[in-house]
Amino acid sequence: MKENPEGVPAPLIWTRPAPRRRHSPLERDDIVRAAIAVADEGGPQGLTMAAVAKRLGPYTPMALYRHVLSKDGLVDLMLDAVTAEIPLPAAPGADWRADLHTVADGSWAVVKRHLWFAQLAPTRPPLGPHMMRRTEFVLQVLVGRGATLGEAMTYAALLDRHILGSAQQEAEELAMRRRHGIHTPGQLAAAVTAARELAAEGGRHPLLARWMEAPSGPGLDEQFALSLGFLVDGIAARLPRGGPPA
Amino acid sequence: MKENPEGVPAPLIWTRPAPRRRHSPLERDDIVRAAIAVADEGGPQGLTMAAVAKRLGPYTPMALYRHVLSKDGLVDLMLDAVTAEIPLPAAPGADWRADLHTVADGSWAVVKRHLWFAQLAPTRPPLGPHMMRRTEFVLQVLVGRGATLGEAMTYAALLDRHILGSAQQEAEELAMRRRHGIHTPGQLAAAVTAARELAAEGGRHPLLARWMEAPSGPGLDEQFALSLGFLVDGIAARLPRGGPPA
DNA sequence: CTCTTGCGTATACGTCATAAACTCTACCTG
DNA sequence: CAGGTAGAGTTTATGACGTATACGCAAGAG
Repeated sequence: MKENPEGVPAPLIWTRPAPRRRHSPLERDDIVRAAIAVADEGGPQGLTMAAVAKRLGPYTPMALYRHVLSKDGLVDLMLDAVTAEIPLPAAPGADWRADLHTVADGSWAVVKRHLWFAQLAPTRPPLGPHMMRRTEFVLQVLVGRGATLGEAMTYAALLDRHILGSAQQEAEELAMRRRHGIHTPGQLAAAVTAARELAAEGGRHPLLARWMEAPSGPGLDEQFALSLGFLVDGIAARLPRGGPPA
Repeated sequence: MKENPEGVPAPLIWTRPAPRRRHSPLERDDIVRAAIAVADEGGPQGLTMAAVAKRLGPYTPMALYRHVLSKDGLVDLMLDAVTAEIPLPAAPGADWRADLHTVADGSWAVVKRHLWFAQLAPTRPPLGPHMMRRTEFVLQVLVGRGATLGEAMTYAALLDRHILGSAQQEAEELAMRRRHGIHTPGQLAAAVTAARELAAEGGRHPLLARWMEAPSGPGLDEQFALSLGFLVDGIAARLPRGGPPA
């Protein structure tokens, strides 16, 4: 990610013509797949040009640049490839709530498989073809029920914030575990204990301390469904009654 | 941020005893203030030990380590310092919705002043004293209305996701502007046009293309208030009627 | 059979965080 | 007051990491 105090804007990979390729053993798709695997295992921290190259076999990091333009370009391709995994109906159906839930739940499932997504997505413009297709679908659903385009975009953004926010929370928990080394369960306990003591310190934060002592409440999946429901209910209340205007 | 494949967990600055200091011209608070100013101007990208040191005057980057332990430690201190800016009632009042709105709106206002907050917060554990105090307040409000501790924590997390998610969206827009150089408004227009053309390409995404052509809908502040309302309404529906159990 | 064209490599540079060793000085102790 | 000591800030060095550049090579086109 080049800083850009006064220069040329860093080119987006989407504005590049698709590379004219001969048979090459290395293909853009292979690279993106490998990069996704690397990030799945090592998180955004582990996502390194060198790591991706190594995973692909006997390649140097520089070989990747021929195919993905830059690391940001690679990330853009990864984000779009993951978005492509989200199942999407061909067209909006009769039940708009079901359509929204399909997209949201599908996104949530996919994003949970690739937790780095939530951490990288907010750093890049959402201009990949699959990302745009997904947004377009949500817009179709909402505009089809009578929302204005501006409202539909608002609701789409609000749902995405919720999805990515939830994933980020899960990602942070995983990162914390990784930070302390998954390898020594004793150290994880020690870290948790330290945090607990911080919270308990001085008797401030009694509720927080009690919760850290014995975390309770629904799991993240349930939390996700719960607030998704809140949001969809809220949207429903603003949609014109009885479907789209004639 | 050290990778930690098998070693000692990176120590948190909160577990460190407060440094016993003599008069030194350089104080932890000065450093944190300077770092916040640097990040306000340059975003997370611009937040560099060297940049902070330079802003402080005739100091070398290494001088900071004496006071803030590591860059992660500095970030933790920055996050907590910004959290301290959020106005918080001393105790929950009679109107729990108003209390939640106070915290949420106050957080939103503060976070908008420091957009990097939304990008850095999800990468660090929320264990600073002011962060914990803020969470404790929200828990008090909700438990005071009859929520279980687990429910209260769920709702608190859900509200925070919304706040940080909204801020991240605004941060991304700013970052995009920065990427293309604020300095040349022509280039911003060019970038927007490029994105527009991507969306319009091939007649897929007609709605998205139309929106990018002429963005409409409420501003982010209104969007924030809107979905905050959705969420608080949802919470209200789950709270036991008529206040806390006797 | 050359000539172009694109692929992978080798090398090098700039930016960053940060470890290690050093210096200086203010204060404390005997 | 001599001498030690514990910070404070500096210097220097190291190791990731992204990526610019220049090169050699092979495969298809004429």
